[in-house]
Amino acid sequence: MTGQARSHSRRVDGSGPKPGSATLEEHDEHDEVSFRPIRPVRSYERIVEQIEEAIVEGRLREGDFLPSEREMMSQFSVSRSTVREAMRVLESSGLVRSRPGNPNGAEVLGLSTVALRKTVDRLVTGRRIRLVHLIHFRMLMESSANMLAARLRTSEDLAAMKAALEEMRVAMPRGHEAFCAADVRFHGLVAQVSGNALIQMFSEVVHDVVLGMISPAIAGSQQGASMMELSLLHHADALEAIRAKDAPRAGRIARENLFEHFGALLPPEDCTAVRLLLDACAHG
Amino acid sequence: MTGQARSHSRRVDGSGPKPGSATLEEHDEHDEVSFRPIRPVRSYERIVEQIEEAIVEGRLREGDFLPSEREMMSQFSVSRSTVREAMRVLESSGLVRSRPGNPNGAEVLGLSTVALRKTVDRLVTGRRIRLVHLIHFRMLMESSANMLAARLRTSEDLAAMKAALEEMRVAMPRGHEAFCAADVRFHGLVAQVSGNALIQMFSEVVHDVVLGMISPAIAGSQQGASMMELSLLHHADALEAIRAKDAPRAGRIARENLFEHFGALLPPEDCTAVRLLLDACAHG
DNA sequence: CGGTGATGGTGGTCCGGCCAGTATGCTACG
DNA sequence: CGTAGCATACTGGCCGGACCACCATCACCG
Repeated sequence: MTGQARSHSRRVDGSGPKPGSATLEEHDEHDEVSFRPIRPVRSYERIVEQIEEAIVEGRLREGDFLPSEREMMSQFSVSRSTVREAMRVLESSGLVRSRPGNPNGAEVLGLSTVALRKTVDRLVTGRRIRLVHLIHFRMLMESSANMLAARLRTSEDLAAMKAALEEMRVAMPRGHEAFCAADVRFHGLVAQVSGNALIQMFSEVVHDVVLGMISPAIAGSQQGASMMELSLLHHADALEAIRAKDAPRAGRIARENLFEHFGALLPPEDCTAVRLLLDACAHG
Repeated sequence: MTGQARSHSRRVDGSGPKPGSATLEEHDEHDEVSFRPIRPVRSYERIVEQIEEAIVEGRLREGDFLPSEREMMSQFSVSRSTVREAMRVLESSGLVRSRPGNPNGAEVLGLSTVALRKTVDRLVTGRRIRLVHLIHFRMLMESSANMLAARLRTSEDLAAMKAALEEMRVAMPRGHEAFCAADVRFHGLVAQVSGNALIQMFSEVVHDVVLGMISPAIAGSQQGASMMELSLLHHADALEAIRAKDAPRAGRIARENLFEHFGALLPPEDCTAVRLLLDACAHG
């Protein structure tokens, strides 16, 4: 029966020309039918598809457990190797985590951004993205998030953001790392209030990557304390703008604060480039 | 450095006091040493790390070929299953592609955005991101890209962009799909001229996702032709602003064009939300 | 009653094997 | 002499079985 399944899956991709999107063009027999290259369908991929679909559609939720590999191998009627390859893919996407010895099977983690994070990390270590680019991007994300938050915030949101700011304050004496963690939470909250999950996601990832980039430079330096003080003031400013529902100001504060915070870490030419961007935004 | 970054983000939730940045706190021996949870290192992961590092650092370039699985299994001194699991992970990140029967081994594809694309796709099909969010994001990306391109473009860049626009024109009679492909290329070029790889990447991915979302709605409708005409005019506008090095105008045009293009596809309340954003940008 | 060991199941890894596919070179035919 | 066709020697995809370290559970024992 495995043989059947295999030969079947081979035939799937042998499909003919696609008449679907041909409404605009004549079907002249002299015209090329524009075949597209076929990619063999591997059976582990179909397993990935099924499980991924179940997670995305919510049939499998965070905290649920997948069947054990040995049971899946009978449910999917494939070998364990194939199941395992599917698990590796799912795990590398952050959808699932499997621990050895766990009698429950692999745990479902839900949608995550670890793959996204890895992609950006690779680009950074590959020198294709420099700090300016990340800062510029954060300016776009956070100023937008702030503007949206200023428009959309409820009083509960405001209370939560105040609490997050307070957390940053109390985290300050616990060191730079704890402070950064609270900082990430604060921005995450603002992004969440903004209502745009895309901005929230990208913002968080890039924020994280930036911290990973500069933390070695910051760790040893003594400027940590004053920087945290300054950062706290900036965040309070932004929060005040959001409270007052002053969207333009909230956006501008986000950009200026980022510039003040990271300007010193940028090479001079990058610094001026970012400044140009700031001006451009002001006149956009 | 990925390792650094990862362990950094681990510590965030581990929450204990960090001796690393402990210039502010005493190192009391009664203090907890804040052990971190152990994650077993699986051998396939170390293979992934090695190959990934080689690709990121450029020792393996696009078009190169990895050794065959049977040879890797002796080089890494692991079994073939382990090698294969590593290959599955690398393949799901888009770093590598392996075809059955290829005597050269797996092909190196270089850094790619397929993982990113998949992540966003999942969020879209999981209803966590709606069309507004994508459009909003595209406004941010493309207006920024246009502004930067307007400042940084060389005359060669300008010529290339003109050529890309011309390609869109000639692709128009070949149907909506071909036109969209040329459209993506045009925007990709602008993003490339902007010099920010992060914007380029995210912009391209989201553009792609948007096309995937609306193409079923567009395919059948007959408004394709007029929309393409309009789109062509808009792109010509943007290009003219970039030619004139008028950054603010280039940015504004990008936002307005997106609004005009997709406004009709948005639910009314989302439409007004985006309009608010447009105004906010104008006064930011 | 609380610790403790056996136990059954789990994931991680290995092995050896079969199959379908492909690139290459050789052969046989035109 | 050139080319079409075939054999070959690889490749990756998949299988089934096996071993191990690990973990949760629970019956057993002090």
